[in-house]
Amino acid sequence: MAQQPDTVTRILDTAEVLFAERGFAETSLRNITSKAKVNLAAVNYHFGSKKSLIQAVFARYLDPFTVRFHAALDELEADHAGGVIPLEELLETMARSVLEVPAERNSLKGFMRLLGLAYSQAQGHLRRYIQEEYGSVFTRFTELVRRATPELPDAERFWRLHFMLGTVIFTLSGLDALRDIAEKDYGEHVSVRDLVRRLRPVVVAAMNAPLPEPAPARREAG
Amino acid sequence: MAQQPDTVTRILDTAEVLFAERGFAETSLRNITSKAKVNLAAVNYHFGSKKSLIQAVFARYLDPFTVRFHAALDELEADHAGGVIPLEELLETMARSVLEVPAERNSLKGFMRLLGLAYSQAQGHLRRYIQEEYGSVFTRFTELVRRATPELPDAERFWRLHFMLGTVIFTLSGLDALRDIAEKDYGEHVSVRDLVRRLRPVVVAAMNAPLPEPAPARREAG
DNA sequence: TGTACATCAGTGAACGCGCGTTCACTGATGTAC
DNA sequence: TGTACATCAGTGAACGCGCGTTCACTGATGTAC
Repeated sequence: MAQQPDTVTRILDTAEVLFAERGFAETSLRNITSKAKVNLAAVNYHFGSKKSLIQAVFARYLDPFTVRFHAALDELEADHAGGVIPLEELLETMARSVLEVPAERNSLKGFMRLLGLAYSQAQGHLRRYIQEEYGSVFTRFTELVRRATPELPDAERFWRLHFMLGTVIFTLSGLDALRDIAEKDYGEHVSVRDLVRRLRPVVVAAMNAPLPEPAPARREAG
Repeated sequence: MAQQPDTVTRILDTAEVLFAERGFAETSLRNITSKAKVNLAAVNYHFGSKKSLIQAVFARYLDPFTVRFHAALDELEADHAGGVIPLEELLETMARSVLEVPAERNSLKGFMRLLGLAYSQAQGHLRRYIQEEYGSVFTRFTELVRRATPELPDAERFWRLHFMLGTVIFTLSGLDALRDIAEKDYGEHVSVRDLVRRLRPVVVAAMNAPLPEPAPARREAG
């Protein structure tokens, strides 16, 4: 008969689902342990604290993501033999890496919700943890984007990347509500892959948009 | 001597700041009432519950916003005498209306944080409240956007508007953190008005991006 | 003008509850000699 | 092979705490006659 997964895995699986559904503060350890059919004290036994459990939920996605994304970027750089990698290919590679990891575990939507929560909930410890553990792969990515968009001033590129990050996280983390509306109003069921297809031209156009008009001078004219 | 604002106002002012800083669940009534120098029971006396207080904080922004935005759209429609209003003007008008309301109260950043929270925190009652009370002005706006972008399929327009909503809310609600990074790395101080200036061409380009490639057929070819 | 009553903002203390965490404990398995 | 001890996953019950809400109350102001 199918062996029940061990306590640590059951806690992580359940915490992931509940955090994604309701957020961190709104999910108690009692919610998690009762749904996971695990003793309340087991969370503190295995993870030490609720904070560490939250970080462990993220690590289970971000560790394999980082490995894959680095590997994909290695490959891409090898293909282009030191030359500039076009923006479209960089974005495509990132999208593919993000999609691959949770695909194994059938939980793309949950992963996206978690990413959204990581940004929006006031969990300072989580932002710090993610920055420290996984910051370097994003630094590598943004450097490649810099080479792909030499015409953009650095600050402009910084802001546009964050604009697009907002688009993606906001859309995918609020996916259920938006999907319900879209299905009711336009009669089409939208998968995450459909959304990525729709996002592609929008993100590319946004990154390639004309520069904004210069800021009005503060004091002196000319 | 300067009269102290009344209890209701002090509660709303303080709640607004604390909610924006930490979110709803992370802000207790004791936090609010002690900082506002008001009796703990006064919140339930004046507002009935914490939920109602949260809604009242939003109403204080959204009521005047709705009035202004309707008026601005009236004016815009009169100017174009029944003709189509260009997308740029619609976006400009919305941006102006959003910026005007909190400008009176010097709290644009807080308002933006609150909008971000309204979407991201699991406050179902709040989303329902906003939809019921303020849904009609957004319906009016999206209908005008529809006329301005006749070449976009309805579903595509729906998604792109939400993509851009995500950009704006994500950027402005995480503004403090992003601003710190931008200031450190690029040595420029960014005001909300600077951000709006940077957002303009990006949003326009995103809305006008080419249509995505058609979805791959599920089963039958052709 | 005076008195009785109603209304209302605000108060202080307590209520019951769910929270994250701790602690002494059990029982199974592994290791040393 | 047998015994003593160590390790470790897991448990049940309790801890103290902060939470939103309630309640009986005060004291000021307004209203009726």
